Amino acid sequence: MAPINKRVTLADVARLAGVSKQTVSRVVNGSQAVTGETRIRVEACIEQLGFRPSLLARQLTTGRSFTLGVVANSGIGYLMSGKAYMDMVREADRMGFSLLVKEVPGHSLEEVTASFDYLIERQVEGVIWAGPEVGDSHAWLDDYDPAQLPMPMVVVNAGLRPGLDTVAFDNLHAGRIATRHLASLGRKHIGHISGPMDRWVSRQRVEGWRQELVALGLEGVHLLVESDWEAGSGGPCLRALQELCPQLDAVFVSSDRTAQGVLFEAHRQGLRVPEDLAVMGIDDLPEAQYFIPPLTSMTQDTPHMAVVALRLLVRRICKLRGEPYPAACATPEDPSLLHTLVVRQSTQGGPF
Amino acid sequence: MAPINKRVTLADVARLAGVSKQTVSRVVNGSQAVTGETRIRVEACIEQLGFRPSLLARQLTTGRSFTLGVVANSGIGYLMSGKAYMDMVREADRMGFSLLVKEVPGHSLEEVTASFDYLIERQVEGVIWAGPEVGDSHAWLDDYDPAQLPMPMVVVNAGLRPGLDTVAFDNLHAGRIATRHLASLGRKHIGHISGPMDRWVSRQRVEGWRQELVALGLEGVHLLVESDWEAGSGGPCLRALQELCPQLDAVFVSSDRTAQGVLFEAHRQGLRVPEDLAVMGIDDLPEAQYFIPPLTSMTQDTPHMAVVALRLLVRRICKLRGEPYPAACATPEDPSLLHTLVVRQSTQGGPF
DNA sequence: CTGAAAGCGCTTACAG
DNA sequence: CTGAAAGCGCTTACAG
Repeated sequence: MAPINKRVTLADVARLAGVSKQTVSRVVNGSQAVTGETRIRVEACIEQLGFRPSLLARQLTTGRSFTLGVVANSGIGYLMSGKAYMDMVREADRMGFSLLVKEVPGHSLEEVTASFDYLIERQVEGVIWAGPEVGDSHAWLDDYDPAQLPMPMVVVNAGLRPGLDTVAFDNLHAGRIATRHLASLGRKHIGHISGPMDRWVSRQRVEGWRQELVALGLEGVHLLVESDWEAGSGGPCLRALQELCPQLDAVFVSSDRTAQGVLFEAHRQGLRVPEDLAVMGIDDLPEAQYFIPPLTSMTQDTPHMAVVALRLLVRRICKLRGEPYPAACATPEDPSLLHTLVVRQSTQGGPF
Repeated sequence: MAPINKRVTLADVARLAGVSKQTVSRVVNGSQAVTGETRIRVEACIEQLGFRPSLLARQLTTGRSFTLGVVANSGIGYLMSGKAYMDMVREADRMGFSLLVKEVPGHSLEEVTASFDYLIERQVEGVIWAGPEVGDSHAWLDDYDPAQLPMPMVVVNAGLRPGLDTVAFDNLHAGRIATRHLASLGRKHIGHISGPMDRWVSRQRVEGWRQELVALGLEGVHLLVESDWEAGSGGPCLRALQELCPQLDAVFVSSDRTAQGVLFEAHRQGLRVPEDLAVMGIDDLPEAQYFIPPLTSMTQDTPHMAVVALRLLVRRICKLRGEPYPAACATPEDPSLLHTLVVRQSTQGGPF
């Protein structure tokens, strides 16, 4: 490796090879318009000098940064799980882009604007808005004309807004499927432990649960308690539901972690799961099948969501520039993603 | 926001304000050498035009990128957990740096070199090598003279190498603490379910367990089984240990997830934990206190490790340039991090 | 305090 | 196939 502070430039290579800078440039960029002989000589000099082109310089001249901005909240980086993040990095790499992550501390217009300034200064070619929709966190979007943004943007896991590209799970659908499953087991008093109610995701799931109860002619739309999505709230939430309805025989929990807390509390109370109480979650964590008893859940492939958003963004960028799509995002994908039910002993019963 | 493809430049502002480009530059960079009057006029023009300086151009002239490279493996991005990653992004931001993540698919010298080329092309000012040490994944480091690298580098959670900055947990110490805890409860047959044995982290913990057994005069250094760190291997590993030693009365498990699988298997077998079998893990996941029974574990603050590594790297960069350290990394920190024991019912017993 | 000149390391037309 | 010129959007000395 070259010693510090001795960047080798195109000019150095050109001098050594006895050619002009743009000939070297052509070799580096694999242009056809170079004699085999010249190419070989230049390549030898590149090797000898350990030349590596400065992408900064290239980016300045071409006007492209090949960088994408990912904006995430400070709070919960659910999307930024190790796997989801590495999947995005890998996929972006395949399509020739780097990822730049920006954390936005809050949701005031000033903070949002500051984040955009940060990304614009760094010339990102597109933005993925990956912060969860909390309260009015996405309100600023309603006032923004997306066409006025200096670059394309894709919003992840938030409510749909006209004219805005959004990739999200159909959480209302998830709520309906979960509730239908519990009802299909003959349960009559199906409570719901929601996520934080200032979350779009949580409200959608609540709405799905409610709609399905109504559709099935079941009572119990008042059997709703709010969790913080952590395991610790499982116990208190279960007890709250039991107070609302002593005959409670099923709980649809909005996260596997909280469901684990519910199972813990049920065990403490000496309740049999699922005989006395059926429990199900959402997320299908890898550990869910080792809960006691193994947890019925719904898979939610957030890494896939992230990658779909990324591909959509690159499509938008290419379209804008009139360029062909990279192979990785050649075919359009459905921006509405579905959860899949995974039935285990916590609702279905049986040995394990 | 400015419409697409209409980047406003310094020159535009200068023209509108009727001053030279470097005056605008001075205003943007907060140089003192500008009359209040001029400054105000220029600022108005900046506002009016929506000017945002191009960091690319600035970086090219100043020779600085204010970007740090983070290299991670494709396999397990343990360091890249949502929280660890966001903590790094935030801390880097505070010190004025952006983070660029590069995934290295394998560990051949070619792949490592390609990753460095990638980072050098993008002019990162320093590198955090964050891939876990697996097999000979870090062997290339032994042949590298760190002084020859074009930028400073900090290695995370790997074995120490002379002349190389490394920030890591003292996993040997963790193994000793865990084993001592189980022995202190009077357990005589303390098995260990290790992580994958090609991992440096795993081998260190095994060594700590072994050393402590010897120090305490306990038998059982053969009671060793290897897991894949997932919950699924808990059952098979426990059964394997039981075959090796029917009197097995304690297991030190190298991850909470696998420990959950062990608890699951113990429950299946009708074993009482901890009366028949004491179980403890490492990681202290937030859910560990809701395992049945609540799991004794050891905290391991990986986000903190990541941040310590980041600060050390920035120190190295500043030192190299003869610049003062940012406040965030002004005081040196210990690169050797310790786990903390958290005792719960899975070893100590009692109600929950 | 302010400006004209040169340059950072590339690439893009345009000639030969 | 190859090269001389101009420029990307800034900043760094150097003059006034």
